[in-house]
Amino acid sequence: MPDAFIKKLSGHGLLSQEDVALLVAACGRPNDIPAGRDLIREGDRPGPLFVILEGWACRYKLLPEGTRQITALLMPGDIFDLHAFVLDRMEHTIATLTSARVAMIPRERLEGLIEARPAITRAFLWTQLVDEDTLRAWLVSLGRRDTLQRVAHLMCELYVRASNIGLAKDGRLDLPLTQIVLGDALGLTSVHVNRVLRKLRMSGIMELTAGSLTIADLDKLVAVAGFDGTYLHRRLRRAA
Amino acid sequence: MPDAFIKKLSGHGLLSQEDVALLVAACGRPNDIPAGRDLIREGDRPGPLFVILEGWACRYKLLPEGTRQITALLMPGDIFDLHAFVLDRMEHTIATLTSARVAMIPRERLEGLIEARPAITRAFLWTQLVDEDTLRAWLVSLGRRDTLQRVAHLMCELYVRASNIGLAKDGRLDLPLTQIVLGDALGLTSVHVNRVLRKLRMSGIMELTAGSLTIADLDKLVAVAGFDGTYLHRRLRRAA
DNA sequence: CGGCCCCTTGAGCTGGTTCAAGAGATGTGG
DNA sequence: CCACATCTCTTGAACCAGCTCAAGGGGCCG
Repeated sequence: MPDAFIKKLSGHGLLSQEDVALLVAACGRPNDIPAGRDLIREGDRPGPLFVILEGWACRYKLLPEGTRQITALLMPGDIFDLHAFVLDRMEHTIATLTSARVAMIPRERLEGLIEARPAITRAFLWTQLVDEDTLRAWLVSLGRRDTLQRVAHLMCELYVRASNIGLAKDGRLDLPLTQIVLGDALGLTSVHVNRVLRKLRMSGIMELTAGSLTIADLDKLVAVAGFDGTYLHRRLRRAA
Repeated sequence: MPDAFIKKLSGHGLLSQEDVALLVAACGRPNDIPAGRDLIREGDRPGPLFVILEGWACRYKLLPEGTRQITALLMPGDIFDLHAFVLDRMEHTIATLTSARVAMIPRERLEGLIEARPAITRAFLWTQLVDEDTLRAWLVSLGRRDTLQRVAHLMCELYVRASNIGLAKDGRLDLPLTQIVLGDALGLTSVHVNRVLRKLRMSGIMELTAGSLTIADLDKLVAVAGFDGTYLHRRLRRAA
């Protein structure tokens, strides 16, 4: 059932089938959550570990001026929040962007697994480090890429990540994110996101309409973005 | 000798004196390294763990256009790179910004420690998570703060971090970073960094000259920055 | 049917960049 | 010990990428 989760976990080859089975078993019954719901709030004491099984979520921080910055987009298979283990307070909020199905692994259960299964510890460290590399790639985008490169780069990233869990192929991907959300992730206004998307559409590179991304020319998109996906530490799979 | 390192490690109260002693013992003889030297290069296979004992370094990524984005500023006591454990390739370069003294913990040695000492594993995970929160704070700055807030925010962060390892007090801190480096960290041009610093100086909030930061009015600086240092997971200590 | 989002586009503005030039500072070699 | 090269800091002037403000249209839900 939690297909993407398993794909994600086993994709890096760090876990045995047994480990994966243990993890899946540790998840309680999944919760169905509507769009726009906060799962964890800034200032909360860390709780269980969450796994997204379906749908999209994001990690964000609200500023006093009322603007917001999204610091991560989470898709099926993504895990949060390991912080639970060590830190005292959450520094950010996590919310669903679409309706989503989310599983939780209770903290005690997880600690048990980690103690008993070094491979699982290692796999968590791995995802943690990959997430961090992703975060750094975003920082580079916001700091040094213009908005065309920036949008293109994010689309490349999302396409690769979705491909890895079997949610994208042949240049197509369901991407139910509003331009407002994209703007908050990219440090732009939604107005400008709209203009950039138009430019990409006009030049026949890709099109994002009605919650669906269609990449007409992946090579060109990669070139525009200056995308080098090694930070995701996964090959881009050929269409399965 | 590696004073800041010990302060950093024991500061969060996760390690016993014994653990700290083990870690210090694991460091080989420190290396003295001149300014502007790469310690780890993008694409390298991960090697030992580094600890900065003196001086400043940074993590950065070079773009094809020749611009660079610094993704972390490293000061004494800071550790890198845990990536060694799990990832195959380094995604970025680490270089000294000033002459620096750096210790290394060989990989095998570290693995041994981690196996034998759960508290050490936990402490490393802690630093890892704090670094990640810091990275997110930077992302928020680049995405949603104007340049005045951005510069002020970074100064607040550096001041708190330096205070925690005993390198700053009474609003003073040695900060031997060029405006070019600051620009690369903040996603700005050095020209604009210069103008922002002038504005902060003119308004009597802080002054950065000749490698030395003097904060005249910390409250005002914090207010301008919208700084909330909880992401560093340390109280700001009163001057010791 | 009405209200609420979101998308889309236009027009004008502005924060930060680019380009340029001079002034210290520091280091190096003759 | 001076001459020269290199690097950073500083400031001015012009430009432009992305923002703000505004308005209209479409889709979806109650």
